Amino acid sequence: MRARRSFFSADSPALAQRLLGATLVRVLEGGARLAGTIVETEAYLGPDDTCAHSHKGRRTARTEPMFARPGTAYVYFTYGMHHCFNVVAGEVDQPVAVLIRALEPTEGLDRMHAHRASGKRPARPLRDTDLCSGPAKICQALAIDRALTGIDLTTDPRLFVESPHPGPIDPVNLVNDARIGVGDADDWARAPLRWHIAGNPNVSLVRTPSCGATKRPRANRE
DNA sequence: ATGACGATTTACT
DNA sequence: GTAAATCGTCATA
Repeated sequence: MRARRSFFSADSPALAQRLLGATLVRVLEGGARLAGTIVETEAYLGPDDTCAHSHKGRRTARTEPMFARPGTAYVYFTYGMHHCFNVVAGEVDQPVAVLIRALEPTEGLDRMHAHRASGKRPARPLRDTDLCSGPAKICQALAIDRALTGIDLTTDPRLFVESPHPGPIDPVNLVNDARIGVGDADDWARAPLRWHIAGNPNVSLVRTPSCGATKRPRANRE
């Protein structure tokens, strides 16, 4: 069932956990449906959060969607070549969001392979678990770019969320650790605001308990 | 107008 | 492990 406003109306850590096990659906022009189960998320907390685009309340053309209603899409372009997709949480004028970091692909895998391979030299075929194992990979596989930033995920036919089915993931099956790619400069950067489904092979990175180093998931290598 | 820098991915030593 | 790719965004002037 398509998630409605109330599903998104929560603080970002709560929504980050609630989104795990839900399905992200992208409908292309022409009607092709691409989808995957959300298996990894990160919460960004607004003006106080030094790692958030909305740090210090920064409100610009790029971050404007973060200030909109919960259930709004926030898509940004970075490193000159990648897009990342967020789901806006909280309430209007509260710039908090959840970064979708990894999916387990479930529908339209052929199309995802084509999107991920386009514009590259003939490399060996990607494994399904590498299709959406990172925030920019998701956007490439599902053809999500800035044209979709600011849209309402509760009504837009092109992109939406289906509630976790059969139900929310049991918290005991979630791993909670520090966000990726934000450095470790302060307590915000080290805060445990990332969640993923334990043992899922589609997750972007895993941290080894002993040294805290990040590595590709075991099932992703070889 | 200019310059520094990414909520990343990939390939290569 | 390290480095390159590549350009929109934002702060500074």
